[in-house]
Amino acid sequence: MRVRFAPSPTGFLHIGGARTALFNWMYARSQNGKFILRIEDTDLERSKKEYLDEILDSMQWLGLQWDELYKQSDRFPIYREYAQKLLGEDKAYKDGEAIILKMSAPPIVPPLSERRGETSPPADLDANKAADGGPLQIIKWFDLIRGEITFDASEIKDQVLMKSDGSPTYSFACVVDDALMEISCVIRGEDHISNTPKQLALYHSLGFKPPKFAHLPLIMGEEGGRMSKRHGATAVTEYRKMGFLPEAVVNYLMLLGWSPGNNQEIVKMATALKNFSIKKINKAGAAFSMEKLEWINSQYIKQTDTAALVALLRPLLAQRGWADENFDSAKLENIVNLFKARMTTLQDFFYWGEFLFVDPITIDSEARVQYLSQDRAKEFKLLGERLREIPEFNAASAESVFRELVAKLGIASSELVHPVRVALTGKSVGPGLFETMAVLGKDRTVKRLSETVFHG
RNA sequence: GACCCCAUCGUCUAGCCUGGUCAGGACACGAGCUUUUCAAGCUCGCAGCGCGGGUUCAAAUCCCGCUGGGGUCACCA
Repeated sequence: MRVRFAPSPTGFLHIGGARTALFNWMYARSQNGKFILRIEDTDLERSKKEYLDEILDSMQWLGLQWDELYKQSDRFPIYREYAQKLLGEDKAYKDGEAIILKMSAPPIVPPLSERRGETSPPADLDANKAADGGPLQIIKWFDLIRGEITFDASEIKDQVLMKSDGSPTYSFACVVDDALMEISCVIRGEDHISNTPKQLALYHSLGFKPPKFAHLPLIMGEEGGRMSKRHGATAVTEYRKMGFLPEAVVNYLMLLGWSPGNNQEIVKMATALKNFSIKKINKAGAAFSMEKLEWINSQYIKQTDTAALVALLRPLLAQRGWADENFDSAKLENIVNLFKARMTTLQDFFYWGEFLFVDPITIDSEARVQYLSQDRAKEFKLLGERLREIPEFNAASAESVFRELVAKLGIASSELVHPVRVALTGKSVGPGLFETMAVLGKDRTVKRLSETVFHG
């Protein structure tokens, strides 16, 4: 069993392409087959090395490792050879330098494959008569996802095989390669359905046995239309930059048009592979939902080891100049644990954690107005003094000192909790105050309390 | 426009093949619990078979039509 993903390096890998790649990859991995990556760079003008690099990089980031890699630009002599063969057999003709397939050449034999155990009876071309009694040639195939799809062969025009510049056209290179690479099932986007009858005609003319076909529904934008850059990110690399984990992106993508069937949303890849079946892929297009992706990502962050998150965060921390490679791992883990439950993406860490890396802190203006307007200098001073004397500074000891003071002053704890949080973190919301103090450390906590300025 | 494909809560989906379980789950949304805040977590709730015809004792499920959505109509891939 062999499948392929065939991107064209005329742009980066977008989220729809990633899903096509994912389904191919999952099918191969679940069937013990081979996953081939074929770069369709026949358009010399538009293909760019930087796009190729970005595609390969995105694939690797997503964990979609390929077993074989081909570039069509390395295979031009092969396409030329087959075009010559068709020319020699009078199945194609020349128009200037271009080589064109005669579509008057069929009979076309409809390829058939199976779905849910049932086999369509082989179509008898002679039996297909048009209303006027003339022959009606039908091209049809049994799509693994959609069932039988039928086209009228007479509507298909002669096709260019080799362009005037000597490069092959998409369909020609695609058919030659899928045949020579012994692809057993072509899994691709629905936008290729109307290419399929042309390609089937090509298989026939070349004397190749066609593969099975499975046409995936398309991913649509949040508002239902075509997915576009205007309405959110389309490139896989953008999701990486936004702080999504590849496992979460993959998990979300597989749920778009497919379901493991047991009411599970967070799916381990091993489970997904065990339950994977092309037949269970949906026929209808699915709207992309950033919100659900974010929820899945937050779930993955929660279940990822803190040490692993630290490893992912370190380079980003270094990039910002917040912490170099010498920054203590245990400390970093404590910090990550403080925010883990409230991170939707990796990037959220920098929003929540800023006060731990940047000095002096920036105090949110609204938080200042709301909590630092009333003068609490006296209480802050007392609190600072008492915290300073704690021999073993941690969340529990800080809390008991805090509670004692509040009781002694006869004020509600919330009257002091909120101003202190703003003083320490610059924000009016965040993790528990005493956990925050513990992670900040005694010295910085005391220092920030003493340096707080109140505006009345 | 022509051709092709598709249609279950706002969204992603289970159920459809092999008609008969209050149409199940998740995101989002709402309420409550928890609580020093905001999240997280837990509990509960809101919400759907596009419409019209058939077939049948019985239709989300099978058939037809309509409507709606999507895709393709290149010497781009």
